[in-house]
Amino acid sequence: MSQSYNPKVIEKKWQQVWQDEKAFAATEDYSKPKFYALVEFPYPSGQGLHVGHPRPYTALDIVARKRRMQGYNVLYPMGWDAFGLPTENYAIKNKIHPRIVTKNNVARFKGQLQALGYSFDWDREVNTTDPNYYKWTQWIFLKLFKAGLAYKSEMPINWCTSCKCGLANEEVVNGVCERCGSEVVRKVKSQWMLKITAYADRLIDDLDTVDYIERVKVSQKNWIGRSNGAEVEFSIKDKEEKLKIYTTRPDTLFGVTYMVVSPEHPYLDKYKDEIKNWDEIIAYRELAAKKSDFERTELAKDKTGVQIDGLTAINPVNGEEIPIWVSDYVLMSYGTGAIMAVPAHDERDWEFAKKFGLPIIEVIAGGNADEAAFTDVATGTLVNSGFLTGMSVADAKEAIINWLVEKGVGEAKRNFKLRDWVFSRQRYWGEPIPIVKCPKCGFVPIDESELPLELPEVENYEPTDNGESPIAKIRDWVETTCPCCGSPAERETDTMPQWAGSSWYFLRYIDPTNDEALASPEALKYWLPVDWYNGGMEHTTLHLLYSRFWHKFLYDEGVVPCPEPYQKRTSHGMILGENGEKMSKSRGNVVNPDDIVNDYGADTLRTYEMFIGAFDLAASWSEDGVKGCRRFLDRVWKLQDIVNDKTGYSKDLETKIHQTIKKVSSDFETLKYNTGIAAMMALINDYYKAGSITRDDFNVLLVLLNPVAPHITEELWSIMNYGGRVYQTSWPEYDEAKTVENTVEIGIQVNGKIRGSVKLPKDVSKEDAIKAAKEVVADKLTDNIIKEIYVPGKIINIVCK
RNA sequence: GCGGAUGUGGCGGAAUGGCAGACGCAUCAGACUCAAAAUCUGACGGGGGCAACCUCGUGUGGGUUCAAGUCCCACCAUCCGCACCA
Repeated sequence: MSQSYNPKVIEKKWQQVWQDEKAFAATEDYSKPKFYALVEFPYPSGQGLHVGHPRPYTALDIVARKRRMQGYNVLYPMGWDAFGLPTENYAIKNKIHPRIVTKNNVARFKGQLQALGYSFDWDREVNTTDPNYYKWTQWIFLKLFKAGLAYKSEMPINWCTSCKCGLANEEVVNGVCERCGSEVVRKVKSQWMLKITAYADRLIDDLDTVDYIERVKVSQKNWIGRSNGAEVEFSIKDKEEKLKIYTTRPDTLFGVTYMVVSPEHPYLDKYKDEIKNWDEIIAYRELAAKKSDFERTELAKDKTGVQIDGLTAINPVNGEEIPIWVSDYVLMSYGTGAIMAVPAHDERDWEFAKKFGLPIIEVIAGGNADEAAFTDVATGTLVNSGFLTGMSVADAKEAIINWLVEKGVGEAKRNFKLRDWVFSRQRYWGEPIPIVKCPKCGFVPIDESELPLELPEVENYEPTDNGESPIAKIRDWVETTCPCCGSPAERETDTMPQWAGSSWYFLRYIDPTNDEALASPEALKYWLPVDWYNGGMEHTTLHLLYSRFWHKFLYDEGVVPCPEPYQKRTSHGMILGENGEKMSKSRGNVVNPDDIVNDYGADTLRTYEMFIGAFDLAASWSEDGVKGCRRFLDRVWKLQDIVNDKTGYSKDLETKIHQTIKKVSSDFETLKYNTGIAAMMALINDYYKAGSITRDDFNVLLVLLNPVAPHITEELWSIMNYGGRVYQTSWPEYDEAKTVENTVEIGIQVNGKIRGSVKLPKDVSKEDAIKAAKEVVADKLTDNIIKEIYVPGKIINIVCK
């Protein structure tokens, strides 16, 4: 009898062996086919690993281990996204330097990950807070600056009242801070911005060249929000200046009955003296400014506004005079901050017109303007529209744009919802922005040879109420000389957002200790693009978009060899608590992976997280489910007792084994880990039924199971004296011909209902099959047989009246 | 409102248009045990029948097909994004 399965002992043992043998190091052998598997590196928080982390890590570990056995040179690295606010806040509260906090957290995370037996190449570990790493983050920033893609701008930003820090648009969720949930207000500040909008078109168009799951592509497209329309200039009565608007429906120009400018529109101040109801306008503007963005959208249904008394616009297509209103349903930040209103064919304009009694002119037939705006662009025909009358919407769009261009009052224009990336943070624990502010020369980049520009030592990291970074108080760091003219100057004191370091980390894994470049061109050429990148859906419009932007920029600069960083992107579902709710301390449903490893073993945790359900859907934790997976591994362990000394597959098990190899091989590549494991469970059930199995029956199971449960399989391999290690062996092949049973049981239907079944040789002829079937269901048939259907190996259907 | 996803036993979940419920959990019965746990064996969608068997059944209502959980149309519910983007 075998000894009992003791994961505590064998897991530590094999983790040590793999480390000593450098089992999973990616090599510099560029002649081999490569496979770069990537998972999002964690933020090493003080809470330690969450049971959500192992789900994606195990999934790609399975793929990585399988690919190694298939002869690939595999790069599967891990590192730390360690800059960021929680660490800094913890440091402030406990008076410990963030560097120390980070170091401790990383040590804990690393220990936890190693206890799970991942095949990460730990020699390539990176840490975004390491000066040798952020040297290159700063280097990329300098490149962006020199290319004109980093600029400083005085603009209203999202200010988190609790973090005392500016946020990117992507970090504001429902008007509150994504991280801490506190209110976000608008604050005008001078901020570093990155011109991601310059890449908007390419960020959409190149999605066609990569293999991302559809919902990621859709989210990115929606976030970038490209729309095609036209800019049109309306003249203002008795004024030189024109009022420019953006519209996606230039075809409805004859239906314009009024115009609207946003409360922040510069024309208001400009024509201050001529606006007769200026007091009213100012009052409205102040009211609008007081509303947070959140309120402005929450109260969306209820339109407000004031007509400007003293300014009148003229419709360029028919010369009609139309009133101009101010309303906060028009945003200064999109298009031109002014619109033409066509209430008959736009819901918002329709509501506004109804509320203020403005005229509604139908220019597209098909709707009822008394009841609702008619917005269907596919079916309508133009009416009341001069030379456009009778055209389809599509034709009218083209015709009117041509007309606008001809008359010089408009042109085709595409717009994006995407805004430039607010890149400044007024906090300590981030990469310093390597720029010097010179009174004479303006913003001057520091010389590349000065990199890394290291963070100064600070006594007190408290954020300041005036919105300045804590670094600003370190005068001997701030005060410097201008790299350009040598005059006294000051360093930029804002730091970069957490998204900076994570925008390019996958490049550094390729060549993590290079001092000359962020990575060598040869290595980049070999390893890029990442073959398979898995990460959370919550990063779709943040990290994933930002890193694609940086990568495209580096491609334009000739630093990287391909325009897209990730060939394939998949996403895992969340792991929820036993009660189906998100795990959180306050709900008291948090599961600690350490406890599971302790009580059941790492292999059980890995197996369970893969077996829990469809990989891309959310799944609820179940301690009973964990037990079931441990039971499975116990049964695998005890198989050693029924192994005989024969070789080759057992005759009765051969078909099943070939079927299982086929199923597991494909399921591991297609995120169907749960059914792959189920197939192995079914296989060992058959092994036990057989009572005795050969050395090869057992051997093949160990190889198939190894990527999921590497420790137990390695131990059994060693016990059985198969020679070498499982990780060094080859992935098993299957013979397609042997995946089919010689005799198959075929269901028999009469008029589409199952009435029986019959066992037949797999290559039986249709005639023989039907004949055999008729005997089985003879009493259910009539003489009038209309149709006989035989699907080989599947079903027989006899249709009769 | 727009976009995306999901809906199958008591539960997690399987099913290239071809015998719905694989695999696992829970439950029940039996074996082992003084006993319990562990382990092993068996049963396990609903209704009817002693039984062979019959019948209903994949959110709802229609449709296509010899055959629909799967395809088409129209709904309902839940979850997740986005949300006055002109």
